[in-house]
Amino acid sequence: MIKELKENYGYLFEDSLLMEINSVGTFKELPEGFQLIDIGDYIKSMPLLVSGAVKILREDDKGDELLLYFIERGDTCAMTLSCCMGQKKSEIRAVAETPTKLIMVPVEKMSEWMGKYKSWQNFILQSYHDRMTELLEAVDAIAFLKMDERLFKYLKDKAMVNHNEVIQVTHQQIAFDMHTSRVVISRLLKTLEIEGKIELHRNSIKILDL
Amino acid sequence: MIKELKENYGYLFEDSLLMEINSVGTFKELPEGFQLIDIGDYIKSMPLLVSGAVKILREDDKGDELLLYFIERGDTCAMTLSCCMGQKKSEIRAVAETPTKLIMVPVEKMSEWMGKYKSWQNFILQSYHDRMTELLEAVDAIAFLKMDERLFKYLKDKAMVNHNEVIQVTHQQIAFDMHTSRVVISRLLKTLEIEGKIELHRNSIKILDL
DNA sequence: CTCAGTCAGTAACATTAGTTACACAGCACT
DNA sequence: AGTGCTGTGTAACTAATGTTACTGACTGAG
Repeated sequence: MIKELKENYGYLFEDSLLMEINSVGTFKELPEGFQLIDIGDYIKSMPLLVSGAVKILREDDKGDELLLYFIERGDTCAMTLSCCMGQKKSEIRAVAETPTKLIMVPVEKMSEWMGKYKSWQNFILQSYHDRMTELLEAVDAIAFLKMDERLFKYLKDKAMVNHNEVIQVTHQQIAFDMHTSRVVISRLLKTLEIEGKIELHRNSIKILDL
Repeated sequence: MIKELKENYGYLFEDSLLMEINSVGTFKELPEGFQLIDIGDYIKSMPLLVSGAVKILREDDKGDELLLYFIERGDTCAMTLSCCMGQKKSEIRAVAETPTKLIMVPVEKMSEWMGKYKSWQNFILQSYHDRMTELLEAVDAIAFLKMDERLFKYLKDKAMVNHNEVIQVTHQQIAFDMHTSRVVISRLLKTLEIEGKIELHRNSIKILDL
């Protein structure tokens, strides 16, 4: 695990902190689609992403979902942080978007290291800021963009975290993530294809205009 | 200023921290409508609210606005925090919703106190969590609610921070905050009145069903 | 190959929200 | 009272999004 730590967090943390993480953290590999956190869960440990990507979703009472943003290598889940702190329930759901490797750190350590390591403190605050910024971007997309623009942004974001201009996804799955209906997505995708921005295939979409 | 501090933050911070805040902070009174922070501003000090309320707005490139949430007594602006840290520009606009009293603290202190006072650390993290939660609520409203529900929620929230079931506002102002058009708001307000949930007057609305 | 299940395309329609245009009411000022 | 400005009500229309219903194409299991 120490190898992964140095590679992904070596530039952020001093050796002593890396050693601490190494001694209390547990390394995990998640398959695609694995659900790390559900809404209402109490969080006992926080994830440090080593590789892969995790998507963060919001859900309302009626079970309608909405994709908020992705978390990647070098990130952590800020929601998790605050949830641990106050022993609060998670407000979001986290699902592995791709096969993902991460290190789980017990929450008690988070607070302890805050006082002990300046670099950890910066990491946590920076993480909060990044997540906040991504949330604002999500708000922008929902509030200011029309469906076709949102859809294209979604496709590009998804291609980005998958490091591949071809994404494996069905229209129905997109509809879930964007909280709309499959028919709407099919319609708009077809338009995007006619505009030459994407290529449609069964179970996959190629983004041309990345 | 020490009186305001003790009243509003005494239960949070130990005396030594209160004294520090007192010695480096400046007390300010803002009139309604005063703009504390604009998008793109570099932040040099962070606000601790003593009384009143501040509304936090998001704006896109085309100048379209959207109300995100309100900040009240005992709160601070988490966006400010993260902006100071990284010397980044503000992503949001902050405008006094009511006449507001607050204490401005230089940003260098924020970081210094993080290591020095556990209570300050908790306050900052709690603040991030609260703001995150409010942002999520805003997302919920935009993504999952229909206009009429969003409007009624807006009216109730506004009545709440104004401590008054009668709010002074024009249809046009609501339209700005909710990023829609005046005609749409007028139409929906009329429906809400017919449903017996509100009473419409020139320049003011009374919320009956609080 | 056949069958069942999943996935995608499309039409027709319903609903919601945004736009344009105009009438008129309330209020301040003269 | 007359003038002008701001705020509100409403109709008629357009545009965007959501819904229902049906078609056929593709795929994997047997």
